[in-house]
Amino acid sequence: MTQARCNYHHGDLSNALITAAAELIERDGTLDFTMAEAAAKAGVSAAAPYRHFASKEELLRAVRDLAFLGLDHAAMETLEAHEAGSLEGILALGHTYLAFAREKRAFFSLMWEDRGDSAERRLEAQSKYGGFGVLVNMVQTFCEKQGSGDIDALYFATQIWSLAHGIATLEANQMLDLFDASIQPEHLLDDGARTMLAGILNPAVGTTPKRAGMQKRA
Amino acid sequence: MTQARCNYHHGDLSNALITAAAELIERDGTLDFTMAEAAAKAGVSAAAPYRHFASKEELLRAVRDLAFLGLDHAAMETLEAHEAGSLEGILALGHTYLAFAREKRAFFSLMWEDRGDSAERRLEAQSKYGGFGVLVNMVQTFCEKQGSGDIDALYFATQIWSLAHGIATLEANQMLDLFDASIQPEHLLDDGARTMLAGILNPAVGTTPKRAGMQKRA
DNA sequence: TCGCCAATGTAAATAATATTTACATTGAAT
DNA sequence: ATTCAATGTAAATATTATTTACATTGGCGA
Repeated sequence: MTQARCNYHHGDLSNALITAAAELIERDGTLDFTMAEAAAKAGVSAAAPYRHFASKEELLRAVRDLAFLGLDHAAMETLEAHEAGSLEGILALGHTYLAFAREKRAFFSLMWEDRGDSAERRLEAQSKYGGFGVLVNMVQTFCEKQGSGDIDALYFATQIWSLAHGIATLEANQMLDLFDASIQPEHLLDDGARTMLAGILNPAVGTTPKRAGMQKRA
Repeated sequence: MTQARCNYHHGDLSNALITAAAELIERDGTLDFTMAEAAAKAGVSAAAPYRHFASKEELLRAVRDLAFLGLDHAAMETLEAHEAGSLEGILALGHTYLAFAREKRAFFSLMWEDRGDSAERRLEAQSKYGGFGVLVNMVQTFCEKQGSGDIDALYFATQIWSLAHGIATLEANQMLDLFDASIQPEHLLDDGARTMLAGILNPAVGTTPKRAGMQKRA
């Protein structure tokens, strides 16, 4: 059932192909492996993949889902390694994000490239993305601990995620050190996240006009 | 000289191809035009492009440069439309960035996709990217006006750019409204930028340990 | 148990493109 | 006027994705 001893019928080709593709991407650092390569790596003919994926695009979408799982996993690990709702934990989660982007470059960009998938496909993938939920919880707990439990953690987590994402992307494009080679991505993120969190707990006066939407919604 | 009346020699094929490619990208919203299409649009044979670009990748790199110019241009316009060093101007620049990402989706992603170009090529492209410089100046002037002229504007501009970039990217991937459809990209950015700027002028106490690198370098 | 079938594989086309090759044209400098 | 380097063209090539027509097989109902 698991591993057929005779060949012809592979038994789990779909997953084998996803894995093969992921390995080729990892090896080459690009997405331009060929279907034939992936098939060969899984031990089948070049046409076989099409019994499981309508196109290379679809295989790539499956690999992307795997990448999201990987990021989720890293987030969970980070979560468990730190005290709930600690500033330290939030920053560590950011570092995990930057490290993932750096170490799994090709996968990270695959995750955010436009693969023209259907709205349903996207929704499904998104609903599985738990990494962001981890951040939301951390921010929520952080605020509660600081006595500001009525803050809209989802909103601020989104802001912090955006910052982390931007830093990761710009770093990948060597744009962060455009005019200053000494800028450190993690420092930039730590610093920004701290400022944001401080801003939440202690809304700035003077410089800040309207601040609608900062409080938790009903 | 500009427009040869006889054909055969086009006169300015290189640019014509870049324009043709840009138009095809604009029209289809994707990068998968064919070299033959672009060539036809420029009125030449399918092989002609290779006298000017070694590969489709290289043509795409040229289009990317054009996209950067477009963003620069938008930034300049925004700069001129607002008072120097005003908070309003900084926020408007952010809106320009988000609008560009939204309206020139395909170009925006082309700008940040890995096209595997050489370090020199990238340096050259980067050095031309003036949009970021506009932001740096705005932040610098803003700080001076607020009496904090010794702040490292480059550092904080990078932080704000990162935030804007992350928001733009996540929005393009429909990730911003993952759990809350009411989140508005521009609001998120305005809010974050305000918090950051407030944080600069009035460094938070209590929540913020080490803050190395926040002051202007010597 | 036997025979059928849907699922899954295979080898051999197809098709779409990028890219190369061998040859043509042309404007400009000598 | 001649020649050459640059620039074009048409006709290969090469590489892949994808399809087609046929093969194998495991499981399921009779």
